[in-house]
Amino acid sequence: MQQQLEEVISHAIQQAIAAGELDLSAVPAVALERPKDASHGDWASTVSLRCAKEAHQSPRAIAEIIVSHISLEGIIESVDIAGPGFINFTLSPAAWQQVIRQAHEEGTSFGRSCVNPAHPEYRPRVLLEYVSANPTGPMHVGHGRWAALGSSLACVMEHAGWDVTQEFYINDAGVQMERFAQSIVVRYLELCGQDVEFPEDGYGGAYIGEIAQMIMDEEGDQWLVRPDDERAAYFMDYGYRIMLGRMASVLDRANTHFDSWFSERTLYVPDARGRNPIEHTLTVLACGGYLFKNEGATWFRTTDFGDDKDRVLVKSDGSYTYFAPDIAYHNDKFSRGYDLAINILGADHHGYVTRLKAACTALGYEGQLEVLLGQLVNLFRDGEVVRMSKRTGAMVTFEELLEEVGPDATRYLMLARSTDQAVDFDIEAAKKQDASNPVYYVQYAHARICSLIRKAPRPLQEDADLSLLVDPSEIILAKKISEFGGLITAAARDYAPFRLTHYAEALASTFHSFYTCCQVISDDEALTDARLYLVETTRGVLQLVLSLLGVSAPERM
RNA sequence: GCGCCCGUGGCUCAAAGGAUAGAGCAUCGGACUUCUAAUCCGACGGUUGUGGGUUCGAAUCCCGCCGGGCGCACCA
Repeated sequence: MQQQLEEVISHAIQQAIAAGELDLSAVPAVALERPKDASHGDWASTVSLRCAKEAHQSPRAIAEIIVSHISLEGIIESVDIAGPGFINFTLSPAAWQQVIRQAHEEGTSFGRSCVNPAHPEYRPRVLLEYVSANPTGPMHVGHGRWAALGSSLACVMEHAGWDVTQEFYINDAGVQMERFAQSIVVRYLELCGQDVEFPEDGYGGAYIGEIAQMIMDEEGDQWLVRPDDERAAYFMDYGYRIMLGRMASVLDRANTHFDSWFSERTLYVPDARGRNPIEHTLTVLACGGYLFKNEGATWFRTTDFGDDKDRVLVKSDGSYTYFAPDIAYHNDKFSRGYDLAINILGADHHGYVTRLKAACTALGYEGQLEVLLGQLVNLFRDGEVVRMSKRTGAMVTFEELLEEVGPDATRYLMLARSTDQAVDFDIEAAKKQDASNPVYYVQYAHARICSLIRKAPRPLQEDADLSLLVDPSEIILAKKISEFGGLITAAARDYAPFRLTHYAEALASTFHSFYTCCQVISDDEALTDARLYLVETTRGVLQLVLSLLGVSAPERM
């Protein structure tokens, strides 16, 4: 619909230029937008305001020239010039009927688009990496936000024409894994009745003790007398499997599903020539002249790329910093042929972004890494701050939050805010199943429609006469449905799935209004068919939006 | 000190540089003998933190302040 309008306008401008009425060297962008105020029509163009200077005429005069070349036909009902020079278009009822029919017929494909209109067949590949929580501890609620955001963004981008891969990077290679293993060992030894001191930098959470208990239950105290290194290796692997499995199941419950899990360990595995990917990546950087030695350490000159200081890759003791394998990991991502890599990180990692982008640029992938920084999640319970402390063990894990609040409300509330905005998540407020909780408002609209459809006197008539839908509340509902395509494009372009929550609420609201104004099932058979068609279409769009958000669409509430 | 993010009705948030800054919650007043009242309709509520600048036009872009969050490792 937008496209049709754009063509009409640019065609009119073209004619005006050809007729010598407009002094422009080229046809400018038509700058279509949807006016906030309904009295300004359905679409508005600001093109005459934008090109006034170049054309040396007043915006209103330009608008009048353009409008004189527009013929009223098809979906355009009327054109007006308003204010300083806006060109306002009002679409005909036929246009809205067309939208309703299209939305219904396209079903879950409604609103699909392509990334580049010039090449509609090409689906650029994007690797979306998110969560990537350490396997040494449970996920916190912040990870929950990235899980919701990442999986929803994946759906949205997929819908907007991207070929999306969702990946979880497992930090399973650093010294934290040894600390993790040692922590389990100590808890195990305690279970064996040994008096051992818990390591200062160990993991104090109760889950460590649980893992130790599981080993004890399965294998008894046989590990008491085994060699330290053998025991540590076994416990590390055992705990790792438990944590990873738990993580996957929690994410699954949160409706977050990864296509691949990338293990940091694989970056340490040598190839046929005895060199591992990290060494290989370091060589690439060295060949580019980006590395230097200082005081026994190998540095990456990230200041060449705007960083405020250079960064160590290989410490003076020969071990890698976290950064080194991470660069190798990103090199691996791009070597897999992705056009774009997106990382979702917490705002507490923003200092890391410059150097990571520097690395990608140095590796020859300038501009192909996009980092989404999400502000953090503050937990509350009845207005009281819940502190998240790993040390005291008093923190609320993502798993506990899901358990208490439920996946739908948790996901929805995590998604309902721009990533630039910190989320204040009140557990008690999230549990309320009333009007103050937007997720239920939207779901209720869906359930209400399902109830209507159950009560329908006969099945949906594909050829229902939609021209009977003339009530203002019906038109408003159709218009809201027509906004869906633009919403998807914008949400994908701005990496902003939170817009879907606003849309879902607006769509639910227009439906509820319509429901109050119009009796759907009545003695008028033709009108009933038309309204059921509208209602079923609305249901489909609601379900689609909710599925993109990863939230369920219940049939009864 | 430096860097990133945020300051919008009492509260939580919207608003590709566009027209009279919009929703929800809360408060107040209305609407169920009819398809789900987890709903609807209405009212109240604003100098967009502040001072400049850019232009036809600024909550939005630029600069300076004020206030809040986060980060500035040979940690991961």
